[in-house]
Amino acid sequence: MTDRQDIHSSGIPALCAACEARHRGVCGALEPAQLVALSKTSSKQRVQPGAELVGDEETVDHYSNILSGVVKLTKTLSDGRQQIVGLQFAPDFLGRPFRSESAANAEAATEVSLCSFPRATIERMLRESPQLEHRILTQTLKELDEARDWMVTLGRKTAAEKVASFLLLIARNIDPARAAGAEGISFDLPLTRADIADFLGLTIETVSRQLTRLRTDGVISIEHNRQVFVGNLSRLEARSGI
Amino acid sequence: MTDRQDIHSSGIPALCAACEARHRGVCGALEPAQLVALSKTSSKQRVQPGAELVGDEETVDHYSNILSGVVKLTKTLSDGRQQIVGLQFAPDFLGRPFRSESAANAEAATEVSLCSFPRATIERMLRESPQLEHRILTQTLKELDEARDWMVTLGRKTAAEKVASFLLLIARNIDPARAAGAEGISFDLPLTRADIADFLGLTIETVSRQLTRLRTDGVISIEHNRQVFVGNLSRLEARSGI
DNA sequence: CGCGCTGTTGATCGGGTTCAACGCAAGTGG
DNA sequence: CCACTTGCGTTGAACCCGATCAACAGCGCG
Repeated sequence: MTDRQDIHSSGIPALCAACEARHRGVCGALEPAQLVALSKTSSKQRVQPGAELVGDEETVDHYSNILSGVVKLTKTLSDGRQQIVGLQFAPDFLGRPFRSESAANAEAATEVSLCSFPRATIERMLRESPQLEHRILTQTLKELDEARDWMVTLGRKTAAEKVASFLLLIARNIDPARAAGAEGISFDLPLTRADIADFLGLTIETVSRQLTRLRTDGVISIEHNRQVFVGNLSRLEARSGI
Repeated sequence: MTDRQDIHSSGIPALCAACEARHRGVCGALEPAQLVALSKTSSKQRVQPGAELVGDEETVDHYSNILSGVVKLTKTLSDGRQQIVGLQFAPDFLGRPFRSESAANAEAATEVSLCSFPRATIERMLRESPQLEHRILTQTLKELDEARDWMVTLGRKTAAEKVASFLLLIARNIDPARAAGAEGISFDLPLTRADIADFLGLTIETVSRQLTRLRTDGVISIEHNRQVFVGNLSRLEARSGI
């Protein structure tokens, strides 16, 4: 284990200097020399909502760090029924290591900025750097915990509880600091009603009705369809069926 | 990377000699010397169905390999609604690394035999052996894939499709070789109707009805409530809503 | 035997889906 | 500038799948 201090010394690629993924993301596990090597083949990009990042069952040729925005992972049944199986936020690592084929479709839910690397580079570094693999493991465990929490929501909660749980999830991911506090919080929904329905295993009509119900009950207020204000988070929690 | 051959040479603890976890499980990542060290503190045990292996939010003091049987991971809402969020089979590793508290309750669904180790030992070896961590990562990724597949089932499939999917899942885990083939397969359900319901996000009545429907439609036959015979797996697949 | 446990079957109910109409805001092109 | 379209969201009415409530059957066991 090298001194972590050197991360802050010179030798950091300009591209990475102000990058959040270097602190909280997987790049935090890399030493300056590795960062330099990686940044040589990396490229930042910005994509629009709806852009497909990784096609289902498509061979994956690159991995990415999410620098901003929200990415949805979806699975689709042959007859078109769709389910969102994961949401990823900055500074998550995007891609399924050790498998050339993706198990799910990754799509930008909002405008997303990415820093992507060729698959071969990451896989070489994974072999060389146990710290990197450790970071990946940590994130994977986190995703597994989240997936299992969500299975409870999908399997056992009512529509009203699902929608409340969803709002809490978003609030906590968009603004963790504020969501921990007790006062009000406002945020933009990163998903359309259709996406929320696909996430919750509901129809858009039900999502819409539950949102208006929360609104008329004074738990939330909504502007421009997307901007949500929650005056009292604990009232929302009480409806989420903890 | 050391020569894998030496795994089969002498120096293997007697306890591990015939152990499946040494081949397909995490112990396969360990060198003989590490195996010896680990086996000094490990203990095999056999528990009855219903035994609680890891309590929810309980501090975890040991990890285990599943040698035989089926373990269910459950989550429970405050009002008692329950959801099974994972099933583990031999030779899976049981326990949530890097977190002293478990996120879910682990319970023996069938009679289960385990080989367990003190938490401290595993965590030390994880620090020393990247190969071990790699195995854990591989299993975690597999569990994440399974969890996401199951989210589609929970969120988007009908009761009939859920039950068919469940039978396929069990068939494939109990007897992977046979389930890959085209002919018939028979197996024992490792779960009660109540467990199946908790796994599928249904009630026991609905599970029962769907099973009898599959039976009267000639897709499966059931004896002694638990033993299932599937004459034609593709007929079952057709009903699973792939 | 009676008892408890697990599973099945029936009757009824209700939450969420489905189908359909409508509102509203942002283009788009004459 | 205004008519038209298109996409997204809301609301209403009817229906249906799965939940709920209830009775009962099989089976091991004291």
